Amino acid sequence: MVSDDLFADPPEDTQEEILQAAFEVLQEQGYSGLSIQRIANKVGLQKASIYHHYSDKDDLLLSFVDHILDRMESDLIRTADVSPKTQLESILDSLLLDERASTSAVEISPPSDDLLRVFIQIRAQATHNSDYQDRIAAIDERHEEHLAAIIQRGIDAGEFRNVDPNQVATALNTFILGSFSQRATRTQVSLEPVHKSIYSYLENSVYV
Amino acid sequence: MVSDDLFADPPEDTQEEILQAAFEVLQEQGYSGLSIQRIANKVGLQKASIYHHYSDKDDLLLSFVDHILDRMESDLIRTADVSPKTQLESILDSLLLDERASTSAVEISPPSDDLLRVFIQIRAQATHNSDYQDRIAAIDERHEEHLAAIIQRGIDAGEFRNVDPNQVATALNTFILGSFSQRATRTQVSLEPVHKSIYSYLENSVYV
DNA sequence: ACAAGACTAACAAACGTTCGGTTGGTGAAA
DNA sequence: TTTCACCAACCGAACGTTTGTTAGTCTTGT
Repeated sequence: MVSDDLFADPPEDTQEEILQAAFEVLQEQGYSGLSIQRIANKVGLQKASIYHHYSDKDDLLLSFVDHILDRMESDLIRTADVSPKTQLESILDSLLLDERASTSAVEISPPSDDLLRVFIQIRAQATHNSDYQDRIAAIDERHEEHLAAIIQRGIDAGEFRNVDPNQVATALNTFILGSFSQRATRTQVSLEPVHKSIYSYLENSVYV
Repeated sequence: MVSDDLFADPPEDTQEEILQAAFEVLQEQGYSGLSIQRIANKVGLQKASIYHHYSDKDDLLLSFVDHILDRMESDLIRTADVSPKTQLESILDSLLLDERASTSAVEISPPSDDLLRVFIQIRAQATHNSDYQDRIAAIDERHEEHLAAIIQRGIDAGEFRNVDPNQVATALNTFILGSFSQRATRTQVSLEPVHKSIYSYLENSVYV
C-alpha cells in the first residue's frame, strides 16, 4: 500500500529465507541430511516451490556456500584505525577468549558457534570437491593477506621485529583454523591455553 | 586349499575389506555419497551381503569410524627412546615438512593425505552428532596427553623451561589440527612457514 | 550334512525433479 | 473505473531413481 513498507518491515527475499533454512537444516542434520524436502519444510513451502527460486539443488548449494563464506569473511576481515599490535590482539582475543570483546579496545564480533560449525562442514566438502576447494583457498588467502598486512604495518611502525609477514600470517591462520575446528567439533573446550601460548609466541618472537 | 594360504596372501577378513571399501567411497564421494550400494560395488558384493557382516548401516559406520580413528591414533602416538626435544621435533617434522622423515633422527610415518581427508570429514560429522563428538574428544585428549608427557619429560630432564605442559600441549595440538585441515582441504599448500613459526615458538618460549 | 557366505528379488520410504494448475497483484487498454 | 492480459509465486501430484532393509534360496568348504 504505502511505499514506506518497502523500508518498514522487510520480509526479506524468499531466496534468502531459503538459504537461512538451509543453514538451519545443515546445522541440525549435517550435509548428508540437507535435502530439498527438509529445506522446504523449514521455510514453510512445498518442495516444488524451491525450484522457482533455484534451478536445481546444485544451484542452491553453490549459492548457499557463497552466502556462508561471505558471512564468514565479513566476520574475519575488518579494517580498524588502531595500532597494529592492538588490532592483532583484538582479533586474537575475539576469536580465542571465552568472554569475548571485553578487554580489547576494538570491538570485533567473532563468528558465532553456529556459523563456525557450518563453516567446518563446508570445509570438509572441499576434501573431495574441487569447486569447494577453490572457494576455501580463496577465503584462506584473503584472510592471510589481511593478517600479513597488519604485520607489515607493525614492522613499518617499529612495533614488530623484521619478521616475514607472510610466514607469520600463515602460522596465525593455521592456528586460528585449528581453534575453529576445536570449537566446532568438541563441546566445552577452553581456548585459554591456546590464547596464552600464542601471546607468548608474539611476545618472544614478533614484538620488538 | 592349502592351509598356508591363510598366511600367504591374506585376503583379510571380509569385514575389513568392507571398511577399506568404505574408506575409498568416502574419499571419492564424501560422506553424503557413502551408501551401502556403493560400498558393495567397491568390494564386489551384492548390497544384501553387507548385512551378513554388519547389522545395519549405523553399525557399519560406527565400526568404520573406530577403524579410522585407530589408524589415526597409531600414526600420531608413538613412544620413542630418545630425548624429549628430539622426539618433539621429529613429530613436528613428520607432520609439517614436505620431505618427510629425512632429517629427523626418529622415523615416524605421518598420516597419509588420504587418511587425513577422511579424518577431517569424520571430524565434521561431530558438529551435529554427539556419538562422533565423544570419539573425537577422546582422540584429542589422548593426543594432548601424549604431547604433555613429552613436555613433562623435557622439563624433568632440564631441556625445557618450567612451562605448563598441558597448556603447551593444547597449543601444539591446535596447531597440528589446523595444519591437518589445511592439508586436507587445499591443494598445493606448503606447511613450511608453519613449521618455521612453531620452531621459533619452541626456541624462544619452551627450550631452556 | 551343516553352516557360512553370497545370491536374487522385493519392499516402503525418501530422493531430486517436472508438469500443470491455482492464486494474487500490477500495468495497460477500454 | 472497469476489464483484461500477464507474471511471479506457490501448490498438489506424479515421475523415475536410489536409499536402507528383509526374506528366501543357492553355493561352497569342511
